[in-house]
Amino acid sequence: MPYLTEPDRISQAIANYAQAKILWIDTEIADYQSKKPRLSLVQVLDDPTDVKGDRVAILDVLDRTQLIDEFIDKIMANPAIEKVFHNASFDCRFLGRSRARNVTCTLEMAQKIPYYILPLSNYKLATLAEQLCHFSKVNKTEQGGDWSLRPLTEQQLEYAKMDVVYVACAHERLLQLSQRLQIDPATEDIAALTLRYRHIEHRWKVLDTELKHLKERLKQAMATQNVSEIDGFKLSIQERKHKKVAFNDLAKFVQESGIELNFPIRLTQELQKQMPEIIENIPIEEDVETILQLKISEVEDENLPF
DNA sequence: CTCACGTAGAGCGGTAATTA
DNA sequence: TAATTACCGCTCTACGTGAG
Repeated sequence: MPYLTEPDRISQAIANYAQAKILWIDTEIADYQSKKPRLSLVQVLDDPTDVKGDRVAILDVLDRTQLIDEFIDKIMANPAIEKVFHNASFDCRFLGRSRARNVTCTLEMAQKIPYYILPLSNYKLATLAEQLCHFSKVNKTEQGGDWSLRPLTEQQLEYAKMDVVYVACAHERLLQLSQRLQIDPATEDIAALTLRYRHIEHRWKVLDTELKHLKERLKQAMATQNVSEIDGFKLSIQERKHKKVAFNDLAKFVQESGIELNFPIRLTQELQKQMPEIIENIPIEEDVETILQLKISEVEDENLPF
C-alpha cells in the first residue's frame, strides 16, 4: 500500500491513474465541523479483486491545492474514467463538484435495490462491507478522527486504505444484484408474476394492516399518555395553519396594486362547469397524461392457483 | 457540525367504483 | 342517475441519512 506524501510521486500517480478505465475512490476530510473543511487524503484503488488493500494508493493532499486541481482535471473531469464512490455527492464536493464526470455512487446503487433483495438496516459503507461483502473486522473508530494532524497514525492509514477496498467490493456485489433486476418487460412471464403476487399478497396484507393498526394505537397511546419517545419510537405533534382568500378579493387587489402575479391556476372540472366562457375567451394551457392503472380483482379461495 | 438528497405523512383534488 | 365512498397521485413540510 503506497502512502504518497511527495508531490512528485503524487503527480506521477495521478498521471498513471488517468489511464485507467475505472477507479474506486474515497476521501478523508479535515476540519469537517468548521466552515472551511479541507481535503486530507484521496485513496485510490484500480483493482477490485484486491481485498487486502495492497494496491490502494493513499495520496496525501492536505493543503496541496495544485495537486487536488491536477486530480480533478486529469481524473474527475475525465469522462473516459468511471469513478466509484460511496455517497459520491459528499466526495465530489471536494473533488470538482459539477465538473466531475462519469461518477458512480454505491450508496445510490444500494438504495435502488429493493429491500427483499438486499435486506440491510442502513446503507453505510461499513454495513455494506460487513453484510454484503462479509468482511469481518470493519473498523469504524477512525471515521470521526482528526485528519488534519500529521503524521497520521497507523490506524488512520489502515482505515483509509480499507475504506476504498470496501467501496470496490460493495460496488462489485451491487453490480451483480442490479443486473439481476434489469429485466426486459417484453420477455416477462406474466403468469408467473401474477402467481407470485397471489402467493405473497395475503401474508403482506396481514402484516401491513397490523403494522398500520399498531402505528395508530401507538400514536394515540403516546399522545394521551404524554410519552414523546420510547425505544426509538418518537412522537411529534405539529399544528398546521392554512390561509385562504376569496378569489374576487385577490383579483381585485392584484389589479389595483399592479403586482406582477403571473402563474397558472388549475381549471378544475368544477370551475370549467361554472364558467364555460373562460375557455373561449382566455388562452388555455393544456397537457395530457396517460395513466396506467392495474386492477387486481378478488380471488375465491377455491380458485387459488396454489 | 454541513449539505444534498430522500422519504413519510397529511391535506387536497380528481376520478373510478359503489350504493341509494 | 345522483350521491357517496374509495383510491390514487401530487404537493408541502419535517425529518432522516450518509460522508468526515
